[in-house]
Amino acid sequence: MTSKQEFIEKLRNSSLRPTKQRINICEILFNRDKTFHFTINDLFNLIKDKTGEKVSLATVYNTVHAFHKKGYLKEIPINSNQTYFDTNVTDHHHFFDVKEEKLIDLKNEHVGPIEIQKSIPGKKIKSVEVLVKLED
Amino acid sequence: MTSKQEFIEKLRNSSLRPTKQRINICEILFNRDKTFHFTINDLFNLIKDKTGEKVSLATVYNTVHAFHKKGYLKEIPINSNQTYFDTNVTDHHHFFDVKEEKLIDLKNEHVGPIEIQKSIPGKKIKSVEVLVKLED
DNA sequence: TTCCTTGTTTATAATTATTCTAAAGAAGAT
DNA sequence: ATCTTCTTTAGAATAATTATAAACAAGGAA
Repeated sequence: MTSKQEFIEKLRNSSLRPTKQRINICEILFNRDKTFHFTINDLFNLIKDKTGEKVSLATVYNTVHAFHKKGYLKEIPINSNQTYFDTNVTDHHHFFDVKEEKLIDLKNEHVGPIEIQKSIPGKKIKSVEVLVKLED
Repeated sequence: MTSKQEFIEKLRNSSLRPTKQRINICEILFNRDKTFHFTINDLFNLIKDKTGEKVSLATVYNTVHAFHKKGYLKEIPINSNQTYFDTNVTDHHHFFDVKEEKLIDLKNEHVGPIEIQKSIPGKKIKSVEVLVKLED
């Protein structure tokens, strides 16, 4: 169980002021065992449901983007009408269940090392991500 | 050089009526040597520029979606505010230059076989795609 | 504390990509 | 030609995201 105090420090360390709203969002995002995949809208609704306090949509966007920038969240590339984020920021891959519109983690060892045998002059690799689409 | 006649047949084979607009779009998309990565907006502007004829935006959406459905175009999963398509429908991967917002093909042999050593009950794999993000 | 500066939240407006709609037009078959 | 069906189109509708600017809260200094 992660304490509110830890979130406050986490925020301070990133020079983000620990506001009530941000702490609420931390509780929902980071106070859990398993990785969490979500859209802004999922999160927006969860905050209302779980904390009883309402946070404006703009703040949810601001906060998620701030956390993403600080490396606390990972954006997942799927072609969907909504952007997905992941609380697991380590290098890993995903299944995407197209029908259910649900993401499932794929551990690195379930994919094996990927060696990119081509390089683009003047550019370096930032990330390598595998997306496995699933159908019935 | 692919002829207009071939496009007409291609369209007929997919039970899409060969209209002037669709043929124009075919010329732009398929009458080229290298693979072509584009957004709907790119294509919309190209049609105006290259053919001199204007096609409504709705038709571009309709046609691209029809071609995608028929397997003549591939959708590429990137997190961007616009959806990207690719005229190369074979199984292959991509670099994405984040700064330039540009896609570059990655041949399968430059990535090597990817074996997904995990399965999800009741689901089968539809596609496996690697996205390599590039930075300066 | 109290004051001040700066960062944050908020409702709402603005923007942008995409889809929908309904009417006019073109293709294909008879 | 005529009829049916498919297609195009402009514009409206929708939905995700970003911008705006005023009210508010946090942190520091006096």
